[in-house]
Amino acid sequence: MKKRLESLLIETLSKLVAEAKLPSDIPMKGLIERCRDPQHGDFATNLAMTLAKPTGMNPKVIAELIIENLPKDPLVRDVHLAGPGFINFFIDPKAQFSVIPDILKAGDRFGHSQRGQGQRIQVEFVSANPTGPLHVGHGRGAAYGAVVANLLAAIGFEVEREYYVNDAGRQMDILAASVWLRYLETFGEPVVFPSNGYRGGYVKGIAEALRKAVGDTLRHSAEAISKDLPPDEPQGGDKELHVDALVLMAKSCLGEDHYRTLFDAGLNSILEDIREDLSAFGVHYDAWFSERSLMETGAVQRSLDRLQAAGFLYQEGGATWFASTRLGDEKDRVVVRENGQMTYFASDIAYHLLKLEKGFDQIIDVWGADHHGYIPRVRAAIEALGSDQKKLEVLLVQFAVLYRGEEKVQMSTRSGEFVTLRELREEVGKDAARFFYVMRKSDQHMDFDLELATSKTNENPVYYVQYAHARVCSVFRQLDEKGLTFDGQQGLNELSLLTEPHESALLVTLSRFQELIEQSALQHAPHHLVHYLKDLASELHAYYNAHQFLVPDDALRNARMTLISAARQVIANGLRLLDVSAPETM
RNA sequence: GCGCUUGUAGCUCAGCUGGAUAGAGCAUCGGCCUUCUAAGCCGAGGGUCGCAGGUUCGAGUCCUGCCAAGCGCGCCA
Repeated sequence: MKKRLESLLIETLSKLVAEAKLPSDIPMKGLIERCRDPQHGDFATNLAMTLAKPTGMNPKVIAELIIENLPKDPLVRDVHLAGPGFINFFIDPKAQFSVIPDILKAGDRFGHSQRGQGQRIQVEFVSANPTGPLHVGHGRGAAYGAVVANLLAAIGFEVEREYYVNDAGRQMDILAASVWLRYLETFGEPVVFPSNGYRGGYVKGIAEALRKAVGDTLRHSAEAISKDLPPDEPQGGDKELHVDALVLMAKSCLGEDHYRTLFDAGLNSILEDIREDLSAFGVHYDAWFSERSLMETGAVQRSLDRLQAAGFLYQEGGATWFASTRLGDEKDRVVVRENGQMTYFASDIAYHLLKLEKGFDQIIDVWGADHHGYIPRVRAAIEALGSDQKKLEVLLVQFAVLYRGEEKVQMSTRSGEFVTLRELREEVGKDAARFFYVMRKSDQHMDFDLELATSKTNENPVYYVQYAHARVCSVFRQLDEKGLTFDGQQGLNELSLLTEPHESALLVTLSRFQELIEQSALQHAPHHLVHYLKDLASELHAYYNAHQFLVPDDALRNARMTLISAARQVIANGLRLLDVSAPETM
């Protein structure tokens, strides 16, 4: 309907321009908006006011000119000039009913569209280092990324979901060293654990599994290992130097093959855990991309060659630098260190080069908000590689702060005392976790109240929406008991009986769903969908309390049940996009 | 110090990218279950949209300056 009005307006404007009653350079999009207040009709345009300035005409005069020239449309009941120059449209009620057969016909696919026209988008999200289990901070990125991907797919984009596995680099080496020490402990070796190592209990589990798999082939004397290491922080040394030396010691003691065995034991175990965890959280990927493969296939070297050829690399202080300041970054960045090692950023340049080469129309990276300073250098890299940096969209997700009622839940990664995503899921359930994570604007700090998420009371928005769905299902189950029947065809024929304000409100809300999905998807803003579902549920609950559905009058009963059946479908569709269940009973 | 983000009801947050009288939930107070699930509904109170300017027919929304909070500013990842 919105589009229909828009085309009416465009037709009118074109005519007026052709007749030289209006200048030709006037905007022709985003003309129509929904009215908040029903007194103002169903739709409105502020066109006359926006034209007042460029034309130098009185907005009311322009509005009248437009109204006079507006073509007749059987679905437009009335057009008013109001306020300082708004043009209000009153839609024929018949037009509002048409959404019901649309919903029932499209079923699970209602709300989907072809807006994306099959354009390819890659959404990369979570991508947490496989050095430990996912924690609640990752959970928000997981829920957000998954829903954004669902939304984009629903409006006709071809979406690929990818996890970037940081299976190379210093942190992974530290994990390997940590596993090694725990492994040695199982033989009773007197190990002194580094203060910068991974202390989580899961490391011991990996070590025990490793011992079962390889026996004592990786065993060395703990005393011999620690003998020549620089002192750790508690001993007045530098914890970074200490742990780096430990990693080197592990590599030299074990040799390349054995070190790889150790390294992969940690990597594979944790990655497997992450996969399972995400899967249980309803998050599924099309691809798991290995950072290590970037080195092995020479992609990193190739991307550096590209930058070199484009004249963006230079040597200084023994390191190789990328001149990102020339493309808007704050300072130039090292890509190859003095010791010859590639930086993480070098891998990331290669990673983005490959993304671009895969031909995506758009690349979306979902990052923790603490990485925002990283955006300019990645954009600079894309630009330097000769691509359009507008193809990259970085979506930032703020961490959630956990509360248990009034009390903040303390978290510390170092000591391993963080709340894992798995624990959260076990405590509040997948549905509540998913719903709560995307309820707030993603780049906004949020408080996640565990007590609220678990409470089975009216305070809990998840249950509120699910309950609306279950209620409709329950009404349908009541038919038999009451000796009544439901005739869907008659319902569709008798929709004009739905004249109560509660019914009109529901119809308007249902007709908004399609554009709401588009808006949520294009703005990468799932919270709009959550708020919509709360609104829809609220209207359904209010309707339920105000009117009886299972009335003796066949025509009215069938019409009302057709309406609530459509509402149920829309709630179910919305919840499925969030990957929250739509229970039939509660 | 510089950069990014945020500041809306007692609390948690929306506010459809500049529109008409700023909304919701919770909390507080008052009502509704012999009738389709009370995990629900109806009503009341509650606001200098951080502060001060500016842009225009119109600003919570845009621009500037302050104030406050968070994050970032490695040859870490």
